[in-house]
Amino acid sequence: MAERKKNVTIRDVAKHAKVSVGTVSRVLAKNETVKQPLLIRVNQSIKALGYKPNLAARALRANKDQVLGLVLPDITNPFFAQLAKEIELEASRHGLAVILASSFDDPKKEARQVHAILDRSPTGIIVIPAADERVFKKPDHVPIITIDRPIKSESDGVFADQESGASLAADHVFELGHRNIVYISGPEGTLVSELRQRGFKNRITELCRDDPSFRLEIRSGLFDYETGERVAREVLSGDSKDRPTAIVAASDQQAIGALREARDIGVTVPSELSIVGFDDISLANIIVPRLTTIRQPIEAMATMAVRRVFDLALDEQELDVSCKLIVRTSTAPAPSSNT
Amino acid sequence: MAERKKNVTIRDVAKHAKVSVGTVSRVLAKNETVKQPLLIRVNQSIKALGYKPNLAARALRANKDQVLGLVLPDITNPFFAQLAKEIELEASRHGLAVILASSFDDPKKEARQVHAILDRSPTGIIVIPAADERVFKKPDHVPIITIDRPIKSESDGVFADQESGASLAADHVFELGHRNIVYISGPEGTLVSELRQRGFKNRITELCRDDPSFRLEIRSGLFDYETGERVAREVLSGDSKDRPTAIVAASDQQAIGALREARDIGVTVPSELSIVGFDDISLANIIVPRLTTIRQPIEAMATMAVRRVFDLALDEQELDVSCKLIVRTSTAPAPSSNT
DNA sequence: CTGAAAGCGCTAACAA
DNA sequence: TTGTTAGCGCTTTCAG
Repeated sequence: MAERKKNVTIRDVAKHAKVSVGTVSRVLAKNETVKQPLLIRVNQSIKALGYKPNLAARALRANKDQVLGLVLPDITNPFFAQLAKEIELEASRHGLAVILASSFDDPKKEARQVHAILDRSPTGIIVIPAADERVFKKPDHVPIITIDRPIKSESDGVFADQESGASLAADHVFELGHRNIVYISGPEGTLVSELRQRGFKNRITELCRDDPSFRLEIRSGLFDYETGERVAREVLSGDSKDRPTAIVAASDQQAIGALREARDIGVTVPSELSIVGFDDISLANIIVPRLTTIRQPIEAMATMAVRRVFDLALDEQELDVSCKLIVRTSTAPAPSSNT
Repeated sequence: MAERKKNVTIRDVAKHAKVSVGTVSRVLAKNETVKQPLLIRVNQSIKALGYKPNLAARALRANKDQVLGLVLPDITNPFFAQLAKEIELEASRHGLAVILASSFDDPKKEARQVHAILDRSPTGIIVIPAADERVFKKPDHVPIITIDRPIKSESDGVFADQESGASLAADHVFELGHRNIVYISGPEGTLVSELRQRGFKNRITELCRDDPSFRLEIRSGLFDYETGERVAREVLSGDSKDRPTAIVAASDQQAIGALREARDIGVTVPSELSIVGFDDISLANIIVPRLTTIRQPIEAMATMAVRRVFDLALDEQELDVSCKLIVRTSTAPAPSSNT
């Protein structure tokens, strides 16, 4: 006697409930046209048999799988991990499973990953782009939503207003009295870097227009720790008189790198040097001193991106995608100057 | 004229190549029994038409999807993120897409996620368990591999030899001359905690058997930063004479918390206090001072777990899943004692 | 309102 | 060696 555990199908349910498969299917689809008595019988049979719909069959039939693709540069980047977490949460609210794929900041790989997921006829794909240009052709029937990093010549996509976010950092250091400031920018030529840099630079320049002592130096590099360290080393090594009293970074990682280097050099944060980051990764609130930073509205972005897959853009006004200044202990009033 | 872009199917290819669908299918399956000329014709047609196999149809037919489930507590945990990254890498080498699902350390949610993925007839599921007990019933035809955290009464599963890993920490602090040591353990009653604690305790006790000045205190809590802070505060607050000269933690997070607290209290690491972590999350190499820690063989574990899905356990001997001591700058010789 | 039946695209068993 | 065909489980016309 083979103990073969046959999968219970819609037919088994139909037989058990003494109805046709069509009726069962309609019950499953919550089709209102099924009369009470049958509906009840069917639901009982479903429970009795422990019926589970076969997702592959559905996907085949519908030519669409209840799956959301998520392509990002690197899941070990804490900011992306947080985005991924929120996206998964929102996706599961909509009954979507999430397929994770990494591009490792390589546009070619990104394109491959997108196409590989496309082969699974997903409900949609969310992409954190590796580059400023779109590297995959837009498919007909699958929405591809870009998130976090703006794409050139693309009006849709979900991202925070990073330009005005960065201007918040300018307000903050200005109010604290800093006039000798170094800004660490991200990779030149990328839109994100440009946006953040512009937001900061324009505002601080505006604010300090009438202050002759105002100095702003801009250095750039990657968004990583090393860049923060490097720049801090360069700008802090000189005569302490000329040293900047604030470093504003385009990423938390850079800021943390700068923090670390400052400590190594013996420059005390925040009394001698204020440091501001960008993103508010969870690490920002763990290091000592805790990092003042610009928080991106990760959850709102995630929610919006997933909803956009369903064209649920309607209620987007409700979602606040503006950045917020989070003041912690890495910033303080500028040391009294001896001008 | 409807511009309907019909999906190109195996039938279209067959027609184009003037063969039967069976032949095309055989070519796709790399079945050797197809003769050269046909094989070439078919491949040309495939290219010419831009044919892509329909994965849903395959999944339905085979009752198995080329998908790997990955259920873990929280992707924002850097250690899990690194595991996830390596798992995805290895999975894609085997042609598997990865479905990511989070349990948030809730066994109930974990069970739900596992079952939800099971509904998709995956090739396998890899689980980083939230608890010591298995919370889902083992399905017949889908391998479920647990990884990282040992499960009670389960012999399979992939994890590093954490007990001997922890003993490495004992060797290290012993050699540095520390005799007054605090060990920060993980949650009591969990296997991981127990393993690591036992590994450390047994070895250090053994090494110091003949040393009357030897003192070991064990405190426990969660694996998080706060616990590290708390314990450090408790054990460092007393008379500096009695203070431990080394803190060994069951996780990097604890170690980092302790590091931070030590700094706040004014205890210098490593000259006055050595600190050792466990895991080697990337943060360990970023903080100041860089953390001496026990590195888990993340890549090897990931590779092994994925291979086990295919029963490729054969060549596992090749994979080194032992932990390694990574000496950085959070440990130093014990301050000369005044015995 | 419900049942019967076609067919989504693919693979594999069976025929030729 | 290649072709023909049944059917995986489901949804959705189309009849009744």
